[in-house]
Amino acid sequence: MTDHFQVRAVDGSARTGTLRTAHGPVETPAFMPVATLGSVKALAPDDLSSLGADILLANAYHLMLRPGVRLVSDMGGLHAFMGWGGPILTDSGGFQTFSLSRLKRVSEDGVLFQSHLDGSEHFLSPEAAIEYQGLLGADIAMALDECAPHDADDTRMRQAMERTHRWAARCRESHRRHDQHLFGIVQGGISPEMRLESAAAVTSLDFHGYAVGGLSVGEPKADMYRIVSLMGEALPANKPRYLMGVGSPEDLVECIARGMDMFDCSLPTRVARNGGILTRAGRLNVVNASFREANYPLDADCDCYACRSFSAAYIHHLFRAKELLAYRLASIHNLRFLMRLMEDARLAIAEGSFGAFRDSFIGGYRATDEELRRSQKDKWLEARRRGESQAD
RNA sequence: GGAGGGGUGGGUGAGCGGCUAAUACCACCAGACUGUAAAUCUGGCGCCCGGAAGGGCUUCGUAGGUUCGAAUCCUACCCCCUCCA
Repeated sequence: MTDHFQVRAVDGSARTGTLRTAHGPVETPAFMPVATLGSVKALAPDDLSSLGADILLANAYHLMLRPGVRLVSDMGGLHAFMGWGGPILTDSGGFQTFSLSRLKRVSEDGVLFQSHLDGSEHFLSPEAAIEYQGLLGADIAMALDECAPHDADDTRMRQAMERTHRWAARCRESHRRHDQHLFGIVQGGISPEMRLESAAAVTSLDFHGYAVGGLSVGEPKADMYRIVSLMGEALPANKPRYLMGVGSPEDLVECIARGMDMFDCSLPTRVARNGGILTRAGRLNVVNASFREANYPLDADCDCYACRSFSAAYIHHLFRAKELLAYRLASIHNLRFLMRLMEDARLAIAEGSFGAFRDSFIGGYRATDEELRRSQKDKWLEARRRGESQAD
């Protein structure tokens, strides 16, 4: 169970390698576009192949509610159903114990959900999560975890973490498919002690890979980076390390630097559907009036279909008119941007120049004009507040 | 010619004596979004000063009037629509 992941080069804590799956290899560091309901919103599988996506992420919880995992299985599995021949990782539904917390009740046995679609009740146990992901035919299945809010007190955080460990063991125990990898998930909030304890507990179960969950859920960025660094050291070097739910371009670079290999995030596609455009210089909003007459591509450095074929003014117009093509073009661009970021990172690691790559990227990825203006305003206000408090 | 209805902020359209610088929607100007209940959500949107709180000024076809107070009541005028001739 150790030959599926090959690390080709290491540069500092950053690594590059290949993860083999039943539906093909995944070059790491890898970003996985999110296809929660079996579709990357606004995109077709052809779009995803064209922009260089290796692997997609789908969600067993959501697919369980609609259309049902049994149906997907009867239709030939998720790959056939959604027309995607490459690797698929499915999330177990653990995150939904956090994001849909109003609709759930957690017990030792599993999670009782009330469907957000029709109010019906559904039970997700560790065994069921594995069974469902097996029926879906995922190349990589995730253990069922409990993701606690970042500001939960130590008692609650520990409770969720320990339950995650017991569930991990049950997932591992019930996992049968030999053509499917199974990843365990580390929890423990922003406490280094709990994180190390969790990493030890989960790695003892010998999964095909290890995920860091429960981060990027509202905690301060410095705390997240500290925990990621710790995990980059604590998790086994010969297994892929997957940081769940990250992220933004700068987080991706920073977390690759800290030893993470795989990422997923809804941010690039969600932001795209609202006009947010990722570039090396920072994030732009094409919907803004300043793009009304922009007779040039969204991102001059980009080789994606949207940037090669259309002016920013046209895409601006599509957004204003709420034309569906807007969502597709912006999603293509943002995902291509991240795919290229991953390609560049892999190359830099292989060449041993990742440090320089990281400095250059972070240095260049500045806030947008508006954010810069706003932060200057905040500084001004802060200075003024200090002046007033001195005057008192 | 007769009868009736109506003119409100960029648009549609509420309000019909003080709580109204004026509901709502759209448009417009920005912001947010990190294992997707999101093609969503939030703020702003007469003018001037202010970071804000707040203050000042000018608004509901036009001109007068009644009233402590009017987009809201009265009078005249201008314009629009419907029906009957």
